[in-house]
Amino acid sequence: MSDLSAVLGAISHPSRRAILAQLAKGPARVTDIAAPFDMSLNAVSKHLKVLEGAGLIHREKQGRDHVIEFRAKPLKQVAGWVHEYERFWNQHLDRIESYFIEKRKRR
Amino acid sequence: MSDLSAVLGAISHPSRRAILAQLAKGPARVTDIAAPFDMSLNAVSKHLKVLEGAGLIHREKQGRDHVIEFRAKPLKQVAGWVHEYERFWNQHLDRIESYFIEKRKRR
DNA sequence: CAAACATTCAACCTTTTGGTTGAATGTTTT
DNA sequence: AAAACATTCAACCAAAAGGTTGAATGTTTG
Repeated sequence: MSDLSAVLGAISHPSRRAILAQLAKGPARVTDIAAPFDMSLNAVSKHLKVLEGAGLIHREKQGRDHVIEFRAKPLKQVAGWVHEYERFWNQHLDRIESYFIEKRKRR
Repeated sequence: MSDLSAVLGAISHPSRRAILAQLAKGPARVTDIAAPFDMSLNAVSKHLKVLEGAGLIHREKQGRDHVIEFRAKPLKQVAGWVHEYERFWNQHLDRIESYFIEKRKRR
């Protein structure tokens, strides 16, 4: 049920992007995920909850450990949204800026 | 100088995505941008400032009007970031979920 | 020049976010 | 069974986000 706003909100935080980057190398426990950060374990736990809410990670309890794995699917939506605007970042000067270019000509 | 966190933060809000969608059709004044929204003009003005801060719009004063145009370039960075994870959303079951699959086999 | 218009600034309010610490819960190890 | 470990829950806090209203600023129009 990954909502685009939730996904974008989740990846807008650098620590959470860093967490995903780490998880892309393979599943890990919460403590291991937290290790590189200058932040309490609890803070990381909260970030993980945000990522989980966005569907970007999956959690499986294994004894006292929670094993976290990366789930990329929600990023498809992001790619899809951005894709809508891809044409603009080349076509830009031709089409969009024409307004201001015309305006300048008139002065 | 568009910072990825700022860009993602900017597009994480549905109203701001709606504003960009509208601007993709062509430049517009603040009042026109605000018209479709059930929100004060001031609120829209703030959203525009966020988008401007992320480099997603450009503003040109023209008399009493501010003409706003869409700038797509910062979205390149988003596309770039997402691209890093593209391989995962196909390869997913093969590579990432293998951990849990293996785990299940062992039970 | 007065009135209307377009926009922002400033102050305020509420909710959310990102963090902390301390306690609780459950699991493994010795 | 006790100790150590892994994680979350709960309460709290400061700062940021998203909105409001009212006043200020500058531009155009009648």
